[in-house]
Amino acid sequence: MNIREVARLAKVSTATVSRTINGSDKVTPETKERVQRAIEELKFYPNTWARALGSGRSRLYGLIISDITNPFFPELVKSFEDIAVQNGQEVLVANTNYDPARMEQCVSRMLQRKVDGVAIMTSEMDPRLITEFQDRDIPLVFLDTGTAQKLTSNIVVDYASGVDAAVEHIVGLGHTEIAFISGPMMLRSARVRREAFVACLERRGIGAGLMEEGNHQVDGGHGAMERLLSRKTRPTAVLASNDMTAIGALGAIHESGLRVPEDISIVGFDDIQISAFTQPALTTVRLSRDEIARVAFRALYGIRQEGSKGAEYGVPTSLVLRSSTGRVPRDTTGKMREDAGLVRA
Amino acid sequence: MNIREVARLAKVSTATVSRTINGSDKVTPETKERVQRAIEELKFYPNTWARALGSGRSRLYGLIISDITNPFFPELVKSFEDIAVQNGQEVLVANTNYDPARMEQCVSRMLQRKVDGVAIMTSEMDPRLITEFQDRDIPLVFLDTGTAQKLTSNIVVDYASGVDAAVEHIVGLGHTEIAFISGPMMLRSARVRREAFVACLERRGIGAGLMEEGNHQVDGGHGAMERLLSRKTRPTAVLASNDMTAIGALGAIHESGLRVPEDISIVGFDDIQISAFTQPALTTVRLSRDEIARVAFRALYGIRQEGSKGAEYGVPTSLVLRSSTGRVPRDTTGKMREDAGLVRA
DNA sequence: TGATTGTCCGTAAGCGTTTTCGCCAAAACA
DNA sequence: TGTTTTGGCGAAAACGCTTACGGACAATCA
Repeated sequence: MNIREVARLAKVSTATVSRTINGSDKVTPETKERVQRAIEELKFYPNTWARALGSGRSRLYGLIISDITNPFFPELVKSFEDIAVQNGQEVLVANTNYDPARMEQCVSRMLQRKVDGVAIMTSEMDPRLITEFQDRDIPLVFLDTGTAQKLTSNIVVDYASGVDAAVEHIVGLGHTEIAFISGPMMLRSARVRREAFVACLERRGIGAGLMEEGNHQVDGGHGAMERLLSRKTRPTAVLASNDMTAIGALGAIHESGLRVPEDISIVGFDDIQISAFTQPALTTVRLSRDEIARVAFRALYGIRQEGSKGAEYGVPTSLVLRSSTGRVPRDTTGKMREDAGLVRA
Repeated sequence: MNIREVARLAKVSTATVSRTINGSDKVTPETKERVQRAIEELKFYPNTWARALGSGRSRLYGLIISDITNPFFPELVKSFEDIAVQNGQEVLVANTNYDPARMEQCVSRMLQRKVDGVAIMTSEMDPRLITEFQDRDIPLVFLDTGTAQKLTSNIVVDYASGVDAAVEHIVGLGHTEIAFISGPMMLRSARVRREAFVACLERRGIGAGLMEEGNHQVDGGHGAMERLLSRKTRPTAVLASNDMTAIGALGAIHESGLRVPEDISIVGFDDIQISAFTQPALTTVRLSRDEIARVAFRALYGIRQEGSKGAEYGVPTSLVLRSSTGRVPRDTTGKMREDAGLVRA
């Protein structure tokens, strides 16, 4: 079943069939109609590869992420796919599993599939691989890591305003002992979030906050929170570098016999789906994956379509208030902790 | 950059280049070596579509799921991709968003991309669309919905044994008032799970359990649990049709002032990632997505590779014990509920 | 030594599209 | 009526690969 059979049935040339499929050029409505009927009658689906071979465009866009299993990504993937499909394009998703070797493999796969553009949403990225794309004039877009050039764009998330809103909220509730559980410091996005927090406290003249390092996973948040709880001065509010970390912290607090938000307030970051369903529901800084996906696709597709250039795109963050934050407890010393422990025992 | 340039540099014919790329046939090690060097020197990446056009095989497999945002799927996608890539194949993921129209679109996309096989992991599926694949001799594999035929396989999950293990566990803890929150009854998998539960109780001579219908989402579980709590005879243990439902139930119980597992035990189904991190961690029936993905890919790839036939594949379920289940409370009447409420008030 | 076999490799014909020309007929003009 | 313009369409050459076929050559056999 190919374009020739359609042409034969419609009594036109293959060129005309191709033209009506591509909706382009000048084809008489009647001819177009005739061809359409033939296509439907034969249940003809044009072979995308052959189309790509002929036209030099694959209508395929690569989306490289660290790990689809990380709750941050599914929404991103979904939104990206949605908008791509809306524009008649396809998406090739690839997981690097945080592994540089896999990343190299992903790049190779993209190159072989001759994608029309790649969105790179991982933190780790060998610059050598980037040039591999750029040498072939393949548009790129990065999330927070990269710089706008000819055909490559960069999305910069406004972490600062989100962190600022969170701190303002916390401070407004009377908290002064505020801690931060960061992500792994080797990640740029983790560093940026942390720096935003430090800068924010400084700006407000609040002493440097307590710091612990997590790993952007639940277990890291759990461990970091345990360390925070064992300090002489316990924080009354904790900001986490992402929601997974916050969930881990929630668990650690729960196990220690303290309550959220009565004893300690928690703020997350990202607003992943489950954050609305934890006990208590997590107050968090929302980073719209939908927005990121939209911008990323536009950056890639627009370059091809409208011949635009690589650019920087900002995406905002916003505070989502739920139940994990509350007024600072009157007694903020370690004493209360013992009480709480006794109550449970 | 194409195979011809490689051939020129290596001073061989394009056929020889093709042969060494495909690792096949008889090519002298020296020639092969020479070609390899040329490929690396030119950073040549063979054009997959042209390969597909020439060979009639795309090395692409479709994976149709309902919604990547549903926590059940990401692991499935990841495992499927992993094993596909290990075998030198690619995966095209498509979301139907539970929408028949989108499903039709997905099918069309798969057909245009000339995938070598499709794994259909959605519940809703128009039989008319299935034949679209079968007419073109494209291997198919279904999850729990479908029947083995020429080139189409079916994976059947052993829900019964999982439910059985859960009920045995619960009964072993002394519970006799056991409720079940089902999924939407229009879903086959939801019906099967429910039937397994009913049959299991019957087999054990325990009276028909309390039933509520959820929607496999958190809010459905929440609502269903509220209804269960307002009954005259409150259950002491609740099985949920999936983990999302169980998480909703957890929330509702928490809000009512009761505790899990002291007052009510909860068992989920699926063992999605977050279930290990809820408060308390969820006892649940594990359904290995990894296993499903592995079997599904084999079913598709094996048919092509070893010329096998469509078949039925079973995958087991197993009980994961965590903290949401405990011994039946001594006083199981509504009285305790008031107490608990008072304590909280 | 001539015939036979087998190995390695090149030639060239596809695969299913797109797209550049250029042709033809009809419309517009003189 | 003859000439130019135009719009719709067909012929055919790509696109980059795979693969059937066959040729050249060396090794083996009678």
